[in-house]
Amino acid sequence: MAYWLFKTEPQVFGIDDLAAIHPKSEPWDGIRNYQARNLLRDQVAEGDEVFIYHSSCAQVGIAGLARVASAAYVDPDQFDPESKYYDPKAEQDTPRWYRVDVVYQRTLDKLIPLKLLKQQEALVDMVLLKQGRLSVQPVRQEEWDYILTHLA
DNA sequence: GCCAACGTTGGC
DNA sequence: GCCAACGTTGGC
Repeated sequence: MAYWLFKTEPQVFGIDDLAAIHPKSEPWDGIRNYQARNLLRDQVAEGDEVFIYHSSCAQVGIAGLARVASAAYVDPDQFDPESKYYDPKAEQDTPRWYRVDVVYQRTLDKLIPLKLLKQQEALVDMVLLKQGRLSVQPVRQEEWDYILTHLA
């Protein structure tokens, strides 16, 4: 079992939206970055645990927990000219983009701010702090445990 | 294959 | 809204 951090803009779809549809799962769509795509397609597995991270908003940080509810599958939006995620270069037999489904697990009592994460000596190697722009990123077991034990 | 131009992400 | 980081595109 592995741990991940998924970014989302809460004004578009945040932890509250995920909670509202629980116990239904939500397709985590719109991943259009190759590094994130490769992680999704090749490494994210059903049952993995996920930090839901709110970005581009007033309160930036880890807002809650979710669980991966499906292995990666082809994101149909890439073939839909009406979709904002349409990719004219994607072919049916050689899809470019994938997505997984996630299901709500819980909302943290208090969002863990990015600022607080940055202050932790134990977290200096977190992908989030080293490579800010990746929208699907691995979290090491010890980072996961540290965050939930000391910061949540 | 290099690299400049350009576009996007995302914190502030 | 600004700007740094960085991914992608396209000319050569």
